[in-house]
Amino acid sequence: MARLTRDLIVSAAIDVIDRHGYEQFSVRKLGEALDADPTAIYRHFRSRDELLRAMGDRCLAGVVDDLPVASWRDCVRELCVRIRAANLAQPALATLVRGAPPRHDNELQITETILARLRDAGFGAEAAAFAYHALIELTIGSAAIDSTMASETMDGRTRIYDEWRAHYAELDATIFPHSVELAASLYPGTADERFEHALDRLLDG
Amino acid sequence: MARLTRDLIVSAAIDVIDRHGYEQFSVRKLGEALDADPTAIYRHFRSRDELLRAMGDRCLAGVVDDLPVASWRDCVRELCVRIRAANLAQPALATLVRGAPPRHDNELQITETILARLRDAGFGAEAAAFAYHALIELTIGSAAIDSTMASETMDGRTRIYDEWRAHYAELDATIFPHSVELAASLYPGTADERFEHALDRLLDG
DNA sequence: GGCACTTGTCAACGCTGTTGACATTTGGCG
DNA sequence: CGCCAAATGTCAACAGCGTTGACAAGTGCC
Repeated sequence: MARLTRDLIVSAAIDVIDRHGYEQFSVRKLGEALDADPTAIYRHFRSRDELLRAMGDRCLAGVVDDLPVASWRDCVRELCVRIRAANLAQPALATLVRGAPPRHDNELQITETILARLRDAGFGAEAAAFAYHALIELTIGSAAIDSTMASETMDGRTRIYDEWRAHYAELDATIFPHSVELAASLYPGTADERFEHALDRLLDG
Repeated sequence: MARLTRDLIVSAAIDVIDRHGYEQFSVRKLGEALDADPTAIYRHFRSRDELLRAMGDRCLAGVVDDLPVASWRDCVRELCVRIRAANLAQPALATLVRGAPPRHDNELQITETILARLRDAGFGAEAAAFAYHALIELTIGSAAIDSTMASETMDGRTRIYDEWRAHYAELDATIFPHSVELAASLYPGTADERFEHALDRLLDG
């Protein structure tokens, strides 16, 4: 028999999420996508949670490959952008991986790469450690905030952003004068651009 | 009638989470805690999601009170520190709040306050919007990362950090040279200090 | 062939969020 | 007061969920 394997299931599961969104994901839908009985999945994963963790691991693969050999700043910047992208690809799964006790290989490689570039750039031990934590926190934070929008299409995002700006613009100007005034300026550009802007300011500091 | 109000429901719901954990929370359990029919909640909240968001906003109550009237930088800094502390106090609910843009009372006041201080400091419309997003992303990100540790005691945290440092120190030095070298420097000080350091560097930028 | 083992299938359990119909209480108004 | 409308509470029910246990079908090995 052996039609199903862990890798096959993980691929199909990520495919389901990509197509129908994370909230729509369920073991039953996954079974349908695999054209197999939903409970067959439990022959390969102890629980839905274990499957989700495996999906999270899959998403982190390849983040440190082929980084530009340019300046330390460009390299670290690119790495942070990729980490955020990987987190955004599967937001709920990324949080699961982050909380897991055993630190995974990909995570270790990311840490090593960032530290190496910072040290090469002349950062001292303390300074490199602080900079590393600051970069990771901003990166993960940006991903966490933007994760809700990640499942939307491009048109859907701009539409939602427009709704938010409209909502801000319609607030009581006597209570929220600055929010009303700056409503049109909020959520400027894409979320990616906002993150990279923040990242640049942090790298400035 | 009117036994139930939004505030009453939110309080009871947070109480349920505090006592039994976030995963155990359900509309039916909440109804039981309120000694009322679970579906009565739907007379006050359109959906479970709306209730959860209201619970998240409740946790942010009072963060803008009595802010120092010092420089814009100190004021914004203090506000970010408080937001992070509020998020860490209820790690489960923090996940819900960070997903959506601020549309609730407390969230709106936070946004307004930050924008006001930035504008007073001479930031242009675009610059203020970008700075606002950068600050929030770092703050929420730090809270997201540290939330797993928030439930630990002070001793427990230092012990876990020590374990992590030991784990890094025992890595293969040929593969992770910088991680091994900087193992003792990682996770410097408390999580609060790390966040405030990052915040200062971002404010520098 | 026969046996052990893995894997797929099916029905079922208890749980979930949510809805619509119905009953009850409340508040305003003559 | 009585009356009506709105708001709120109650109940049964729906569709869906993750998961389990019993059973069937296929696979590899002696």
